[in-house]
Amino acid sequence: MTEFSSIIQNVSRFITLTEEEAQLFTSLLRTQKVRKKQFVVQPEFVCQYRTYITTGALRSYFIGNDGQEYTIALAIDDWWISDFTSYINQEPATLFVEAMEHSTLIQISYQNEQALYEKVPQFERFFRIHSQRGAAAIQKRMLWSISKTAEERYEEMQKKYPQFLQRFPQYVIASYLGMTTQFLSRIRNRKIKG
Amino acid sequence: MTEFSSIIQNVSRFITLTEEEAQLFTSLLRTQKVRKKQFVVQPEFVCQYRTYITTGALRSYFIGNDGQEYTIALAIDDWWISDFTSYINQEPATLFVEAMEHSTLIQISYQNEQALYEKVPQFERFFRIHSQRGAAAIQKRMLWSISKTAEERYEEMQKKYPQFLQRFPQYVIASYLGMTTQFLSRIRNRKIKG
DNA sequence: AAAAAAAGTTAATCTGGTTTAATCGTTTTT
DNA sequence: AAAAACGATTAAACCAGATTAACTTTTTTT
Repeated sequence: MTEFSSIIQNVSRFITLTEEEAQLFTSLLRTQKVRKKQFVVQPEFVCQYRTYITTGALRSYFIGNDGQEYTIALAIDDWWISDFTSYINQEPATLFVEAMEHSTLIQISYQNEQALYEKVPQFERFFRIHSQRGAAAIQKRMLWSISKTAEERYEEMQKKYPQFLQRFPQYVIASYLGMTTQFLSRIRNRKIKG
Repeated sequence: MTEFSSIIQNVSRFITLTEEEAQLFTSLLRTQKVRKKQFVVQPEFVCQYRTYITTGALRSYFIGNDGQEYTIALAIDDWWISDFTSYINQEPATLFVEAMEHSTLIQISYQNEQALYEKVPQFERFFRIHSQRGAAAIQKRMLWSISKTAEERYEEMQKKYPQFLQRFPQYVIASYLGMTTQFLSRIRNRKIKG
């Protein structure tokens, strides 16, 4: 039972590791504590790490030319988050990744990830499956962001991720759902009154 | 110079294959000709193949509860297309994948892909990188679909994928860009007149 | 080559969601 | 404990893009 037990469990959903492999893996990781409102990734800087959340809550968002915030992803305990585009291409980020709570993170650097592939090739599989699922999730999200009304999107979130509604402030939820805080507020009110 | 030379080249952007490995790979593929308007994937049926387009043009789309078509992806020569969610989870598809031109395809079945991973583990890497890039592309697309106006989206497409504008009919372009054909028509006209 | 079907255009009307703005909690900072 | 900053609510005015509908052009079928 170490600080890494939860990430090992997360990885073990898709691949099986020997004791030595697991040790090799964790030797390439670093843990990080971040305080609420701290940034893990910022535009212009290259995203150096894949980030796994041991405990806490983070979000990624970008700021459009209009100055508006667009929340891309929400993530809590046992989820991964990054600006993957920046990370995989090792190019400057376009997103912010911000802690919404004091959080404990586990990170792997791009360099160490490449080394990991050499030493424990199984991780090619892990990150393949991980990326495939990520791609599927983003696509599903895009699908409903274009085909559903604001109210339907909110209902879907209530049903599918009720924890998120409690853990993130409403302006973040609104921005994740692609609507203004004012409109979200109206929907919530409409629903209470019937 | 075989029917498979273009897919081998495509794969070789990310991994290096020996002659034997390449042969093993192609032995697990099948080629397929489809006529315009034919479906390669249909809702309710499990998507059996990853599809690479040797020559031709396809699109994937789904039909919302409102009966509207939402185009998810456009793909031409040397691109991959599928309902990846259905394929990777081997669950019923939600998308149509339809040929927009007579096309020549190369496909790998789910079974054969699993066998390929055993025999040529490098493909774990190929499909990892492939999925990562796919995820990044979908995310980029979602980003601009939520943060740009209809006119900006059209301009971006003109700049980035001018070939697509010539190869796909306008109702497909409009649906890909998330607007009605009427509105796309208005934009095009507005731009010609200045 | 005619008929039918599919794709594209134009314009008036309408609407889901934004903008603006004012008010009222509720945290955070000092 | 006061002040400041932040977050949430409410309501009126507004707008980007949808809807409806009538028409033209192009493609496909017979």
